Amino acid sequence: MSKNSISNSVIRRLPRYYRFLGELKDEGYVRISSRELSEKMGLTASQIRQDFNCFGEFGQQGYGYNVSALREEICKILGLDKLTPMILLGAGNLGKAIAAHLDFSSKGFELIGAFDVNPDLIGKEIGDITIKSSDEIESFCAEVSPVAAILCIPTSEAEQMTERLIKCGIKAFWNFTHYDLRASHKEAAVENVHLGDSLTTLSYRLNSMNVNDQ
Amino acid sequence: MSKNSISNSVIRRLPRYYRFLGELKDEGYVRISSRELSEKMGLTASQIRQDFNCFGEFGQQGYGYNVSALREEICKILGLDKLTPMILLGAGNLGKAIAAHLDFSSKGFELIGAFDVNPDLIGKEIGDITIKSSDEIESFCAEVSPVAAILCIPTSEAEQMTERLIKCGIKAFWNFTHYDLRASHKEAAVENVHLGDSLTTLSYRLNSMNVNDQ
DNA sequence: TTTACTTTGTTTAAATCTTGACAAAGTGAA
DNA sequence: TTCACTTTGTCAAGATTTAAACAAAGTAAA
Repeated sequence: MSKNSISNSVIRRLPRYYRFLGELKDEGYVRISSRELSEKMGLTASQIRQDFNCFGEFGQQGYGYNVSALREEICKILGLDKLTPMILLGAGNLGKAIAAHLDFSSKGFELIGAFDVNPDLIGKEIGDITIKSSDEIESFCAEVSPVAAILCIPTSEAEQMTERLIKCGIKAFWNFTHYDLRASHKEAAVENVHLGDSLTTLSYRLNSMNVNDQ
Repeated sequence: MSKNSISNSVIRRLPRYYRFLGELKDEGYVRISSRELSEKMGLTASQIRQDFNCFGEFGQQGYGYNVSALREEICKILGLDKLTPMILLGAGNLGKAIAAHLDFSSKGFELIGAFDVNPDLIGKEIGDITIKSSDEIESFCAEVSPVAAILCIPTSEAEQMTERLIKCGIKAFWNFTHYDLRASHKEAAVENVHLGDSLTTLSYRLNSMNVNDQ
């Protein structure tokens, strides 16, 4: 159990720690100090020790951290030691690509269904999943009880779909639409992606860089 | 010119302001106060006034902000009033989907080229762009001078490709690989997406929600 | 064992970000 | 014009996040 509530800043850094520890393990590292890890990751050693200490005392003075043990701990903290069943809503370009591109099982999820309203897509396959009609969402959920959902539908349909999925028992949303899921629906976990905003941010950075010449 | 250096927190909020102001304009709003906008966006009015004030005094006491004028200002601040030529590296599932799914021109970019090493993809089309061999990157850049790049290649090739593109004059990277572009290459603007980390974060949120029952 | 060194966990300080408060400026109706 | 009201821009307090500092604990070699 966590010492206190974990800040958002720490949570955002955890997946990166997990990735780096995996790489270190593969490279044969058995132990690592916060100082050495800080150099590899471009953080301060102090921050790393603070972050790890949110969850308990995993290190040992004069020694550092055991790479495998620490990685296993973070794995459990992130909930990656179990597979949460997940469905995809909207199997267009982006939905299909995300379903095909990502390794869900290493991120704690298992993709078990995909839905779309487009008759041209229904019946087609993504990996080993057959795209179903959105009409079947309720019956599918009643039968298989997925817990998480990816939203790759048009923004205009996002609010309605969210309500519908919450009624079906969905507890986590990975949201690629522009609909703002954060304020509403506190009963569910939400992660917004907003690719458009991300690209817009790049535009700002590029242009302000040119102006200030730094 | 900016009053001072703009904090990252503010920059991250700007695209969302821009989106909301666009919607308000479409709905016929001529003016809006920070209080009313704060209610719509789920922020504090104070934060909104602070944020807008980073760039100059756009409001008027007793009146509020002119929706169109403010939107235009943010448009300029974000650099959306010009189109930066951009190329796509890696035209696999994800690259293709991103190229097809996003409206680049409203985010300050224009996609003018796509490259891949896979012979099966070379020659195929994404929208009105023909996928070229990665061998042609240098000659293409010499001729057309793109300024921004989307990285949808395998992580293992990201470092090398980045070096190569910087030599070709690329000044902005939208990075979908896990390669860590932030520390290196300060001469270029970088925006990392890291979809895997985003999904991992969702796993944490879902699981800690269940544990704490809140 | 002793000694010199390493490194954590934690405390304290600094920096950053967010919120509350309010004077100054403007609106709009009488 | 006057007056009651609205709303900004800004200052200062509060909260959060990051970094520095260091005692306590352990390592490792003699």
